[in-house]
Amino acid sequence: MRSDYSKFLIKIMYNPQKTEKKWHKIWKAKKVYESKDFSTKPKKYVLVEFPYPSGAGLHTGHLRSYVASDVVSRYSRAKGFEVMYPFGWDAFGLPAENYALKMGVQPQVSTAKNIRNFKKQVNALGISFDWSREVNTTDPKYYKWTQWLFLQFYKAGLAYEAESMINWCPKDKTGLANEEVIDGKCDRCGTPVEKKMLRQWYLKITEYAQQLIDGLKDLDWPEPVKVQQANWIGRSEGAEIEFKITSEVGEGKATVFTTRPDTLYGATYLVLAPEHVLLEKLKPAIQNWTEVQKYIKKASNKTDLQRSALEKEKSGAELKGVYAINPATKKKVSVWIADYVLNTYGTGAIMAVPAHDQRDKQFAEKYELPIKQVIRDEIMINSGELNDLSTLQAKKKIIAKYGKLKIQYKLRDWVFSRQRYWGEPIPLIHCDKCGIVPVPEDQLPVILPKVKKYEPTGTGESPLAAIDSWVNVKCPKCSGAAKRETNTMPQWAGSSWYFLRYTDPKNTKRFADPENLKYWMPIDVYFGGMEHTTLHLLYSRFWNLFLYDQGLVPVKEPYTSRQPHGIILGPDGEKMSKSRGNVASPDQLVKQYGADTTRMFQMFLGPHEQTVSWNEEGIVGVHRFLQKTWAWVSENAALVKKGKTQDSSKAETLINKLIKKVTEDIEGVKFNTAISSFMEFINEVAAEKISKQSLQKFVIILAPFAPHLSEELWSLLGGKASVTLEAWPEYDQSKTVSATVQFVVQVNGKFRGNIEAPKSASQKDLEASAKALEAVTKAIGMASGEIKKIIFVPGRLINFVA
RNA sequence: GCCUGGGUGGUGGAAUUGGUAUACACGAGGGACUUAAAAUCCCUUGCUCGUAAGGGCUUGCGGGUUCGAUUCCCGCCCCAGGCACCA
Repeated sequence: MRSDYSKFLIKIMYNPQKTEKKWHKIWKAKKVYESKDFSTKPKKYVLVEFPYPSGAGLHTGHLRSYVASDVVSRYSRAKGFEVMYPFGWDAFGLPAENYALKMGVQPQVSTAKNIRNFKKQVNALGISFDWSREVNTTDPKYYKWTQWLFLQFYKAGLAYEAESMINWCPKDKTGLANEEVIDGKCDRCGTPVEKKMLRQWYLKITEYAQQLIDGLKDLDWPEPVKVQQANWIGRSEGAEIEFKITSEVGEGKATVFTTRPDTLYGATYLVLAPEHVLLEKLKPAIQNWTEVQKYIKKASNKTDLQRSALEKEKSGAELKGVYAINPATKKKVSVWIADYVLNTYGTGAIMAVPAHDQRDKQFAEKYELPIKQVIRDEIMINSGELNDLSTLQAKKKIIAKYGKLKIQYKLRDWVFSRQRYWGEPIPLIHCDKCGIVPVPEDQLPVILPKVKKYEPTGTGESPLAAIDSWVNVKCPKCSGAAKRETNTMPQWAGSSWYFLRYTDPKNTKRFADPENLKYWMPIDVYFGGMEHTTLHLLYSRFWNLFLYDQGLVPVKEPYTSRQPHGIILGPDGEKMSKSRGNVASPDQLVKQYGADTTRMFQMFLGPHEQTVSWNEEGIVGVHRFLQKTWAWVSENAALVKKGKTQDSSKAETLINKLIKKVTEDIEGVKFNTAISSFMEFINEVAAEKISKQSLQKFVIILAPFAPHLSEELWSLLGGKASVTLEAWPEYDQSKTVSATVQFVVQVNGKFRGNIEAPKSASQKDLEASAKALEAVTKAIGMASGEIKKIIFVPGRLINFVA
């Protein structure tokens, strides 16, 4: 029998808008979400990526990880942890500056406004952030320490200046890191990236390539994320082999990198990258220099995108008059330049083995170069002393005799300067006499000057270079005339260490007190997007590793576990973007249905880590559930008040089952099924008698998902203060299953009926009654007619094989 | 091309170590209440043959193992994300 909610609902419809505001005030006044340093409780550091406060405000992508991390935070508090769940603003960078330019205001102004709006939206959702630890990367009190940390890199020799070809976005008019180039295009605006020779600051992330790979091993991260990051770092083991270069004019040498030293006997020509430094030296020996020069020029004009265009035909030019000696065969081979060899990887030179490499083969076929097979069925042939060896043995032998072992990484050093206004000034001073001089610590922060005009110049110079009064300073060392570094840091700077600042956000003496760091680090669970795997997640691990080596942080790895959320697609199944016009904002939903419904619907969409399409049609289902919940609890709260009530045995099973399921699902980040279980519970418990204790338990476990409604229900049940402060209920395992179960009866593995019996029933107990089922006798008759075998699974099924 | 995920009703998605496939929710259809609508409540809802009783089929496709396969094995196809002339 079902209880009829309809009359009841009309009387006391739950009004989320009113209730939610009320609780926001109470939470704030009672500081229920503020975390204490050095609490005696075990700590839990729950982190969600802090946002760039965009003008468009909160979107559903944010919602996904904010709500998920909020559930985990609330759950963890109830589980007895001292939970730190902080928030802040990653407000420097290109998007913020471009937005300000578009609005025709100062970035300081638009950023402050956007933050206010964002904060309002986040609070409207009832996310339990600890605002006492709020950080803002554009606050001088914060970026003082970003600059200080940069100087530690500089002093350790890990920040260096170099003039080289870098990725340049012609639209944003700034250099970009390798990680910011996606498909040959600017990560921010999608403009094809060009190459430009520029003086730039670099951070030596390559120094940590191996440690960054090694550190992944013990992390509790999803395997695909680890794999993706490891692939980006791109370790490969191989050998460097030296080739002698000869010509009529003179001799030289070229070193190649190969992962297949075993194929050395098959190396029938050599290829250099068009930018290879050796070319200048070889110039006098090259008989067709004009032709070669033409090719070099052509190659340099190509963008990365053009150069690596899919199935592009190979091209190159022979260096006539120049030869290399294959160290194994001692034979003269021709030397070429070709843009399929990259100057930035390995030594910028390869030995070409066309018989065993697809690219070399294409090239050899085009230019009619010799192709020599040296391996058949994994065994060496045509290879002199290597013949009949396995490829592995051959590799070892070649390395020992002709080369040396070499580990190569795809990772490049991090281009760390930007030619834009809205970023942390790099705290260095250029002095003609003393060279580069760090700004003394007591003069930090180097404040970003307020200026009217901050458009990018496009010349490769930062807009700051035009501010004479700011640029010209005295050298801290010799007091002579000197100039400030005018480039700013990339937007990834502030986010590379913000998680450390949260542990001690107001410290003016240090970036964070060692004791605070020791208490809170590492982060126990980190929520965020998949798109940061090879950006923020890599950069911040690098910073933390470096700081660990400097003795400044207590742990090597900052993020113990990582929970990436799936991408949210628009209702059209396309990736959400402003240009497609399919971006959803939660504001309207909060207004119409309330925060609790919006939060729960978001989680109900599908598994947290999976890509989901944002389709608002289903939201009414969650809304109905919460209304039913309201009606059910308040109806029973009234009964409870009148006198003592007991759980019916079914209700007792249901509540224990629910606590178990919800606990396990939160631990497993499976919110969608947790919510399904709540719905099932409400559907099934409606007609049952329920005790006050069970009602309270129910409200406590609902609170992480629907905190506002739960608070209201909690007071209705006579609870004091906040449901947030209540301990997570335990469940009784023995009461999570009912006494009898439905046994499945099968014939030849096919379902034929059910028998209800005690869970502990034996085969003997069931056999006769199962056999007696009409469907069973019939099915046995249709088969062989006799029972050959009986399979019995305790508590589950009985299967007759006929 | 390489590396990851993933393919289950009209839709989003469930399913313990191999044990009733399609939980939960949306949508749709029918009904109740209402002057009416909204809201709410009840029933039906994988496909298919059949008036019905009842039967057959079904987790991308094709095989295999098993009493029994969405789950394990082999071979394909398709979709999404990442990388991409990385030697």
